[in-house]
Amino acid sequence: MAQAGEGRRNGRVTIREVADDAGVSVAAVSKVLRDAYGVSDALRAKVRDSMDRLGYRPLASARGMRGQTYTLGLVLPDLRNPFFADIMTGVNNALERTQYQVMMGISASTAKLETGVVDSMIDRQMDGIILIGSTESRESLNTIAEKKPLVAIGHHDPSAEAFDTVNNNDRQGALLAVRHLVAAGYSKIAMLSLQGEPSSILAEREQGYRHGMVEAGLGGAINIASATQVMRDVQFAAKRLLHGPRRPDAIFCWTDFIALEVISVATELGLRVPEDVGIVGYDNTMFCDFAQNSLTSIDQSGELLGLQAARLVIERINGRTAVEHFVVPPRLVARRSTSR
Amino acid sequence: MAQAGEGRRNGRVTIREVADDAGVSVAAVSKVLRDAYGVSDALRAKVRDSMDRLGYRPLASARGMRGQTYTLGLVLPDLRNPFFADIMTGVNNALERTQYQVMMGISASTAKLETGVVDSMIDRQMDGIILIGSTESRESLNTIAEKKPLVAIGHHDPSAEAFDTVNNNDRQGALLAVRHLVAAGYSKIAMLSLQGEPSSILAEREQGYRHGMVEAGLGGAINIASATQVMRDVQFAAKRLLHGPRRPDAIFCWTDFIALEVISVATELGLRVPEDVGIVGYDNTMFCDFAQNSLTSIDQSGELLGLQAARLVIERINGRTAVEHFVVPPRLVARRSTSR
DNA sequence: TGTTCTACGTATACCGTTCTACGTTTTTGA
DNA sequence: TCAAAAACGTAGAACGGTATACGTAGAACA
Repeated sequence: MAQAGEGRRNGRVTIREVADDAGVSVAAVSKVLRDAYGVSDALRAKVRDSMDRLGYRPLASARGMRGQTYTLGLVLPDLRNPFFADIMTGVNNALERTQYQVMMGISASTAKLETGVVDSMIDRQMDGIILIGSTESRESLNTIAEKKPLVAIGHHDPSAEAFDTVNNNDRQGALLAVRHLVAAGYSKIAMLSLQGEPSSILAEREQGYRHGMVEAGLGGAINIASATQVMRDVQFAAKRLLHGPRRPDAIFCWTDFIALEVISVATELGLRVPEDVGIVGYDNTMFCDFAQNSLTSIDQSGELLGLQAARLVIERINGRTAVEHFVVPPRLVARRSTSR
Repeated sequence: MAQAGEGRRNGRVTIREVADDAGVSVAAVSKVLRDAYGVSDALRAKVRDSMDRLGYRPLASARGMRGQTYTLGLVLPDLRNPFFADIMTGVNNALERTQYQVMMGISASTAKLETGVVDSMIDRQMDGIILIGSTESRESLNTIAEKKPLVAIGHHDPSAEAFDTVNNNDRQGALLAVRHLVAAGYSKIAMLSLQGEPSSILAEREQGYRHGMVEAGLGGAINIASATQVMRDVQFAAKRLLHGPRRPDAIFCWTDFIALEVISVATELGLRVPEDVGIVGYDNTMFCDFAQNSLTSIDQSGELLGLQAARLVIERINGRTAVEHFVVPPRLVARRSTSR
C-alpha cells in the first residue's frame, strides 16, 4: 500500500539541511522559525537566507508532535449559504499577516457529523477551532474547549466560560424586521423559522419576533412556522403558509435562501411581492441585490464576525483564558420585497 | 507562547496505553490500525476492544511522520458557487466508508493564492489533493503531482500524464446551449465568458460556442464578452452587452451566478426574459429552480464529478500510476428563461 | 579585577506513530 | 517425524520538528 508515496517525500528539505547550510545548530533554526528568544539579527538573517535558498518549508506534522501546527479549523454547516463565504473572508483577512492557515470542514448541520468533523480536526492537531452555527450542547462545546481553543460563531451562550462566542444580536435583528414590516403597513406577519435541533439563535430570533409583534399590538397574529434547510421542505412549509386560512401578508424568513424560496412559491401561486406578501430574509447575502429578488434582509456583517472570531481564537492560542463574547448589532437593508 | 496548550494535550490516549491495556505490543496495535498483515482475529478483537474502551484516536501528525495522514485536501475556487457544494457531496459520499477525511481550502481563483493553499496542504501531509477549477499551468500541476497524488476537476488536459482529470464535456455543453437557443428561435446569441487567467475550460466552452454558431449559420453573430466573477464587473459587462449597438437576443453565460446577474441587469433595463433576451447558465445549481429565475442551465453532474475524483485520488494513493481522464456528458435543463 | 548578568548558541530528549528486521510458535508437506 | 514455510508477535530505529537544560562569551557592575 502507498508505494506511490515512496518517492514523493524526497526532495523535502529538512531543518537539519537548513542548519548545515547556514552553519548553525538545528535548535537555532527552530528558534528562527518560531520567533523565539535568543537569536541575533545576524543569525536570523543567515538562517532566513538559507531557508529561502533551499526552499525550506516546515512540516506541519512534525511541528504538531511537540508544538503548534499553525493551522486553524473552521467548521461550517453547509457550503450553499454564501453568508459563510463572508465569514471566511473575514477570517482570511485576519490571518493574512500571520503564519496561520485555515482548513475547513462541513458539519451539514447535524450534531453527529459536526462531532465527527471536530474530532477529526482535533486529531489533526488544529491549534484552534472556529465553529459556525453549532448545534451542539454547551457540555459538548466545553469538552471540545478542554482540548483546543474554541470560538463559536452563531451560538448564543453569554454565560459560557470555556469558549468565546461571536454573534450578531439576533433578537434585535428579528425586532428590526418586524418593526420594518409594521412600518410598511403589514400586520399579519408570520415567521418562517428553522426546524431541527433547537439552537440558541433560534430562541433569540423567535423572542425578537414575538417581542416585535406584541409591541405593535399584533400579539394575536403571532404565527411561527418552520422548515429544515432542505429545498422540498421549505417549499412545502411556504405553500402551507400561503395557502392556509390565516394567510400572512408578510413573512420573516430564517435565511435569505429560505426567503428566495418563499418568493418563488409566492410567485408560483400568483401572489405579488411585495403587494400581496412582504418578505424579509436574514444575512443580506449577495443574492438579495438581484433585481428579480430585491430582497429586504438583515445584515449581520459576516466579514466582521469572521475577523473577530479569528482574532479571538488566536488570542486564546496565545494564552488568554478569560472569556469574551462579541456581539455585533444587525442592520436592516430595505429593498423592494417590503416596499408596499 | 501557547501556554494554553499545555494542559490540553492531556487526556489523549496513545497507542502505548492501548497496547498496555490489551496486553500486546505497540507494533501489534499499529498493525490493527493499518489493517496490516500478521494479526490474528483474536488479537484484533482484543485490541479493537481496548481502543473502544479507552476512546483511542490516532494522532494524524504522528501518523504523518512515517505514513499516511488519511486526509485529502480539496481546493475550491470560492465558497459562493453552490456548484462546489455538489462536488463536495460527491466526494463525501465516496469517502463515507473509508477512514479518509477531507479538508478544504479556497484558492479565490488566483494562481498565487492557489499555490499557497496547495503548498500548505502539502506541508500538512495530505495524502492526496483534489483541485477544482485550477488556473495553474501544466508544469505547476506536474510539480504538485510529483509530491502528492493529484486529481484536477474542471481542468482539461487529456495528455497530462502525472495527474488525473475529471470533467464534463465543456465543448459539448456549450454546443447544447447554442443549439437549444437556436431551436427556440434566438439568433443573435452572445457568450458572456470568464475573464482572467486563461483556462482550458474556457477554451473548450468558447470552441463549443463558436462551433454551434457556425453550425447554425450564425458565424457572423459570434460575440464573446467576458467578466471576472466580481459582481460589479459582471454587471458592467452585462450592461455593455445589453446596451450596445449589436444587442444580442440571447446570452450564454459562464455560470448560473453570472446568468442570474444578467437576468437582474436585463430586468432593470426593462428587458423581458425570455421574450427580449434568452439566458442560459451553467452548472444547473439549485437557484435555477426558483420561479423568479427559472433559468435554463447546463448540468454537469457535480456530485458525480466529486465522486469520481475521490475514487481516482484514492486509487493513486494505493499505487496506481497509469493516468485516467474521466469525462461526463453534460445535459441541458430547459426552463422559462429560454422559452420564447 | 573578579563577579554577576545577559545574550546567544548548542546538544539532545521527546512527541506518537509506522515499519523493518527479527524472533517464536504453529501449520504444512514429504 | 523432521524440516520448511507460514503465521503471529516484538523490539526498536526512524520521521522532522520543538523545547529544555546547559555552556560560553562579552558586558556591566562593584
